[in-house]
Amino acid sequence: MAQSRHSLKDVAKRADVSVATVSRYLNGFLELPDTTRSRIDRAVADLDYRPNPHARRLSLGRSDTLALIIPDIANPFFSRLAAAMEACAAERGKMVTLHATMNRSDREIAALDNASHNLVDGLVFITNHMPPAEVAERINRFSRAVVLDEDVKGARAPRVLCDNEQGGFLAGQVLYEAGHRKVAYIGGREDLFSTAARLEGLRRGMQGIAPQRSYVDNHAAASGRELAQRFLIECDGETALFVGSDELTVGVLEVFRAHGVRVPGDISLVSFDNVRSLHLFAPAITAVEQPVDSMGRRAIEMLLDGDWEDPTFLETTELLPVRLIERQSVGAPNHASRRA
Amino acid sequence: MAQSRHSLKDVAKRADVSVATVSRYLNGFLELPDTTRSRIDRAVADLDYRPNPHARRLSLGRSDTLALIIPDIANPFFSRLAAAMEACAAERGKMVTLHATMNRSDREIAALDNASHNLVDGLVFITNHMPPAEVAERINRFSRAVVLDEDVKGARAPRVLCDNEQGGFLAGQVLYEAGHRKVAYIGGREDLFSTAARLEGLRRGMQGIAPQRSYVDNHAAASGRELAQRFLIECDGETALFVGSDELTVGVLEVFRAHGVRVPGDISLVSFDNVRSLHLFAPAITAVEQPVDSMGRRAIEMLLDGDWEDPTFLETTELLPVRLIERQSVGAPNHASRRA
DNA sequence: TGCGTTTACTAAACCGCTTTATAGAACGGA
DNA sequence: TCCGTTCTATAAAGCGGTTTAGTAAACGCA
Repeated sequence: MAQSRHSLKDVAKRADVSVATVSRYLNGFLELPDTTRSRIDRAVADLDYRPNPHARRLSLGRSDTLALIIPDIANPFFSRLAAAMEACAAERGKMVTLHATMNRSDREIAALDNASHNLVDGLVFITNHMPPAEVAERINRFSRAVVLDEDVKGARAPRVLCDNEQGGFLAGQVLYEAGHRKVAYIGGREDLFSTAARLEGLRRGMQGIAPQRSYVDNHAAASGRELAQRFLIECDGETALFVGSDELTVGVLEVFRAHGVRVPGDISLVSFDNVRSLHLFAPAITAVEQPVDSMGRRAIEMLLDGDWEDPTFLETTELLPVRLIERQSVGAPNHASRRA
Repeated sequence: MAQSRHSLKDVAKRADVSVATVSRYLNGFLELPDTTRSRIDRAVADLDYRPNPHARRLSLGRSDTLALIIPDIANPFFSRLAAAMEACAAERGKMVTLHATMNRSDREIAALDNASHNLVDGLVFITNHMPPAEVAERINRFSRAVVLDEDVKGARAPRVLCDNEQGGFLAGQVLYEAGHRKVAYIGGREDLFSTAARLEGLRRGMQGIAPQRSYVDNHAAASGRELAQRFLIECDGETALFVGSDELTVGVLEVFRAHGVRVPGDISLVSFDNVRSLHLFAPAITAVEQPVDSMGRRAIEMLLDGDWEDPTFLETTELLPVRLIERQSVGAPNHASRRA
């Protein structure tokens, strides 16, 4: 950058003290008599001095930076998480770097290597698939890492998750009470912790009735479209659908609309996330709402304020509450439900 | 991080050469005979050596990092821009840091200072308000900065914008052709270049008829709600609304729905951006689509591949084409249109 | 006056890399 | 055989901070 930057040496010369004195004073490790102090203060002000962060980082071995590893920044759920994390980090004087992985293990590994390599002060890792052991192993190399939104097998890091079981339960309950007895689930892969929890909750909410299930590799509208097509073909009397994310719901609704499937007339639907403007959809979509902002904030707070000395801290799982937002996409079951 | 990191010195010792040799060889500034080269290669591999980026940056005076200064990461328009920029930057081996400003000048200044202070290799600056001269002055201190989405008065930096005039024109045209003669505009502040361009286009599309106008400080659903309330009170025969962003449209639709105003029955509406799932709204919303992904990519490409030696490059404005997505929110005017 | 203790401050090493200036060895030609 | 060129490297000075170990001067006190 074009601005003329002054170094510690310049300040020291101007204040007529040594660089060590200035450095220690500015960092609060040195008490100084008023005269000296004001000389330094003046010099700093006159020269508009700011320590060079690269030098500082080299010397201190840290970066004042947090790395956010995220499947897809364009996805509103993750972008809201990112926004919350950035805001929280900025309040504490930390910068954040962003790394999109599209849920691909190679990208996850590259991003993790990049982050550790850059000596970040902390890592927030989010994934939507079940990554291979190399990923967990790399996460474990960080002295401060938190896993957000989805547990990662083998990662020894505190977790911030939403209460997926409760989310599934609320969805199951509202469907069961509306009279549904056969429901289908579309969501993250079977091997994910969140999926297991949601399905378990759903079963509980449905008074023990287990759903038919299909799985996706990533939460994208395209996956929703694909599975909705399959659902319409393979549908065997299911009267309702529990969809694992708003993104998938978008895809599902597109296909339903194209095929004239009415919601909730033909099929009832409950979404998960409530980050899209579901209240303006036709029909307005009932959804389990994730506490996105607090999830993001908590992840950063744990990173910065957690007791990382305490080995049990790494075992922490923080489960944030979800709630059901009832709208118009759940109705009475239509047992004469059409096939495509 | 906990891993044992090896330094250049370790590699040099192991390969039995000097650090200078290793450094120059690894950076491609030194041809070496096979034997020496393979010794170094082995040492690098054995020690899993990777140069310490902090040291590298201190020495080189650069950061391999681009700063993205953005009003609001949670806003889908910006998050999609951010996603496109991150992807493009990652392809070229650059990291990105994220700074949300919420369109506040103080935050913009803080973020700019932070970025220049961190010696970023490049800056992408996005704002939605008319920032004070200090902001432009700070942008101009960067040797590489591009201004995205909205021009900034006084900034000497290449611009990547969508064709706002054409967007306004397309909106005006579709409304005029549907029979509308009195329309209102809700969007960014009057003093913004984009606003002027859109209004000019709108007027042209409406065959010279100028709209009634109201302005917002930021593109958020809350602003949309506020202005929609005002519109319903002050409405003086307007039969259609041109709304400057999907975020505002969300707020407008919420208020319309609450007041029983039908779209397009009572009021027709054209939105701008097309980044929300407007096709699933009730009704599906006609909108001018911004080429979000290419805008993001172009900004990064210009930053990294632009001819920054050439002073005229700083005057460049790249105008990316928009297109109209016709849906169901524009209908014939209802001249008996209700007041709230 | 002399000695121990603060007070006030500094020299110099270090973080890990880049890069300039330079040097020794080998080689080729006269 | 001697001299200029390559070729193959290297020593050392940065980059701009932090930090350890240490010193000179002033002070308190017997």
